[in-house]
Amino acid sequence: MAFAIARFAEHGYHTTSVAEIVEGIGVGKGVFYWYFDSKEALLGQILKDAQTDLRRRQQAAIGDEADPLARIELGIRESLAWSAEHRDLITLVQFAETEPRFAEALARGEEIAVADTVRHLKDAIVEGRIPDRDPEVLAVAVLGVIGKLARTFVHERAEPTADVADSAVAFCLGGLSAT
Amino acid sequence: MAFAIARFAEHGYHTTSVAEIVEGIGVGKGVFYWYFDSKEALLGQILKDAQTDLRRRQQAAIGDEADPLARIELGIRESLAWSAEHRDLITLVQFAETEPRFAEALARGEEIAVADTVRHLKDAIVEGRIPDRDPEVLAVAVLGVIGKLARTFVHERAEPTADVADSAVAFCLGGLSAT
Amino acid sequence: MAFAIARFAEHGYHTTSVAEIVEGIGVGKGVFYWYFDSKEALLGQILKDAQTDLRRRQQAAIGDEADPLARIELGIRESLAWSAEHRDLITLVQFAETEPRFAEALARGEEIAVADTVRHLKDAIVEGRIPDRDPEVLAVAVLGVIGKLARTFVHERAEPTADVADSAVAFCLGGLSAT
Amino acid sequence: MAFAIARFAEHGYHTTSVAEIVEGIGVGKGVFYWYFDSKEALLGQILKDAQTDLRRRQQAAIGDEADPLARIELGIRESLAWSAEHRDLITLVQFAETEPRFAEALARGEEIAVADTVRHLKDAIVEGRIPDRDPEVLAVAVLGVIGKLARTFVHERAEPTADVADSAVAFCLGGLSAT
DNA sequence: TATGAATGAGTTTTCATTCAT
DNA sequence: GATGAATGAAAACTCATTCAT
Repeated sequence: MAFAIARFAEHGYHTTSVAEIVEGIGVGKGVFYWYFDSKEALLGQILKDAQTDLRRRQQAAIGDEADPLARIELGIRESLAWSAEHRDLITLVQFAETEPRFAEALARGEEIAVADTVRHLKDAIVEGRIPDRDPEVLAVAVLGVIGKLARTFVHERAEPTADVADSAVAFCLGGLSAT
Repeated sequence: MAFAIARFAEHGYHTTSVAEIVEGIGVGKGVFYWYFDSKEALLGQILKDAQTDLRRRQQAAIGDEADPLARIELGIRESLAWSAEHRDLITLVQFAETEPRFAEALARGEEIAVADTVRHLKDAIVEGRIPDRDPEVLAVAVLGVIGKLARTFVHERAEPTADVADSAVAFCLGGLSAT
Repeated sequence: MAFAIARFAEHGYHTTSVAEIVEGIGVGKGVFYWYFDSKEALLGQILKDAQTDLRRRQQAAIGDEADPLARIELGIRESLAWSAEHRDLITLVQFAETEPRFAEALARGEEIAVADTVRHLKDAIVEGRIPDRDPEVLAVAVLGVIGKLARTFVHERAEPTADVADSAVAFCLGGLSAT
Repeated sequence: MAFAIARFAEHGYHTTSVAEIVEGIGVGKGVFYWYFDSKEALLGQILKDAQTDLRRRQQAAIGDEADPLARIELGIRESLAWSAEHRDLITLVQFAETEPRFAEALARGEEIAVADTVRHLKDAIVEGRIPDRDPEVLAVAVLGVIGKLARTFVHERAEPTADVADSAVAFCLGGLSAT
C-alpha cells in the first residue's frame, strides 16, 4: 500500500497500472489480487485508512482539553503535522473527490471531520468565545485553510511547517472571532 | 467543450471517453480531433480558459477600488459567484492538480492568483490595515477558504451563495486581521 | 502527382495521408477527389505513367539499332539514366510490388519489359552472339542488375552515373556471354 | 512470427492488422503486446532474424573454401536456396526498404552483405582471377541478380531452382570476368 | 501462496472519403 | 470548380483481471 500511495500520488491513479505497482515491489500480479479485490478496492482501502488515521491522531492530540478554541488549535496543528507526513495522501484524497465512486466514501469521512469541528465551534459559541455564526460554514472554512496550506506549503520533507502552522492558527482563530 | 466539462466533472476525466463525448453531442469522432489535438489537449484548453475567465471576472469586479481590503472582499465575492456558475470547472481543476501533466499548467495560473492577492495584502500591510505577516501564506489561506467553501456549498444551482459569501468575507478579513 | 510521388517515396505510401498531399500543394481535399477516384487510384496512375514513360524512353534510345547486344546496352544505359531522374518512382514501384492490389498492375508492365529484353536476347542467340540459355532468366537477371544498381548508386542528384552505367553494361554483357 | 510473416507477405504490412494476426493464431490481442512492443517492433525483429539467418547459412555453406570465386558461387547458390525457403521474407524486405523507419535497420544488414562479397571480390582481383573493377559496384550487381531472380522465379515451393541457380552463377561469374 | 502469460473489452487516435456550402 | 468540416470504420495499443501451473 505504501508503494501504491507513492505511485498514485506521483503519477495519478489512472495513469498508474497494477503492473507498475506489483513490478515496483517485486511480486506477481496474483499476490495483488490476493490482498485486494480490485485496483479500486485498493484505493478505497487507502482512503479509509487515511481518514481513520488522521482522526485518531487528532483525537489523541486534543485529549481532554477543555477549552474549545484550544481544541481547534490542537486539531489544526495536528492536521498540518499529519499532512506533512502524508503529503501523498492529500493528493490522493483530492483526486478521489473528483470521481463519484470514491467521492461517496470520502463524503462520510468529511462529514465526520466537519462534525468534530462543529462540536468544538458550538461549544465556543455557547461559551461566548466566538460570535454566533453558522458553525458548519465556519468548520468548512477552517478545513479549507488547513487543506490548502498543507497542499501548498507542506513539502515533502520540509521542517518549517511550524511557521505555517502558527499562521494557520492565527488566521483561523481570527476568522472565527470576526464579527 | 461545455458538454465535455459537464461529463468530466460528473464522471471523471479518465472515466469519460472521447466516444462518450462525441456521442453525447451527436457528432462523429473525427470532428473531435479536428478541433483538439487530443483528449489531453481538450482538458488543457478547458483549464486555461477557466483560469483566464475567472481572472478577467475578478479584475472587472475589483475595478479601480482603492481600498485593498475592499479589493480582497470583492475578489472573494466574485470568486464565489464565478464558482457558483462553474461548479464543474472547480471539480476539473481539483482533478487536474493531481496529475503532473496538468498540474504544471495549473501552477502558473495559481501563481498569478496568489500574486494578485499578495499585492492587495501588501498594500493593506503598508497602510497599517492588517498586521505584518507573510502575505504569501495569508493569500493561500484565503484561496483555501474560497475553494473549499465553493466546493462544499456552492451546489449546482443553489442561490444561498449570498450567506456563504458573507461568512467567507467575514472569516477571511477576520483571519487577515488576527494578530 | 509530382508532389505525391515525392512524399510517397520519402515517407511511404501508407504513412502519407491525402491530407498531407493536398496541404503540401495548397489545395482542398475536394480537388484531389476531383482528379482521382481514390488514393489507390493515384498510385495506380503514377505507376502506369512511370512504366509507360520508361518504355517510351527506352524505345526512343534504341531507335532502329540493328545489333541486338547494342540494343541491350542502349536499354541499360537509358534505364539507368531514367532511374537517375526518377529515383522516387523506383522506390514506389518497389513498394507497390509488395501489395497484391498494386502488384497485379505492375506485373503486366514487368512482363512487357522482360518481353522486350527477351526479344533482343533471342536475336543475339540466333546470331550466335551469346550462348543459347533461357532468355527469360537472362532478361530477369539483367533487370535485377539495373534495378539494384539504380536503387543503390543512383542518388538524387549524383552525376557519376556514367561509371556505374559502364560497369552495369560490362557486367551484363559479360554475364550474357558466359558459357 | 511465422504467421505474421506469411500474412505480411500476402496482404502487405500495413494492410494486415494486429487483430488479423492474433485472430489467425487464435490468441488474444494482449499476448501480441506481451511479446512485442509494437507492430513495428515485430517487423523489425522479423527482418533482423532474417538477415542473421541468411548470413549464417551463407557462412556455413562457404565454410573454408579457399577459391574466392568458388566462395561467391557457393554464396549465390545458398542465397537462392534460402530464398526458396523464405519467399515471404524476400517480399517483406522489399517492402521494408521503402519505409525509412525500417530501411535504416536494413541498411546495416545490406552493408554487411556487400562487405562479405566485396572481400571475396578483392581476393579474386588480387589473384588475377577477374579484372580490376570497383568491387562495390560488382557486389551490388551480384546481389541485384540474386534478389531479382529469387523474387521472380523462386515460387512458393518450386523445385526447379537448380536451373535458375546455374544460370545465376554463370551470369554472375561471366559478369565479373567481363573486361 | 505465488507467478506471469493470457484475455479481450475498451480506449485513443487516424484518415480515406463525402458533401453542403 | 473548390473548400474543408464532418463522418465513422478501423487501427494500434492498454490494462484490469483471471487462472493454469
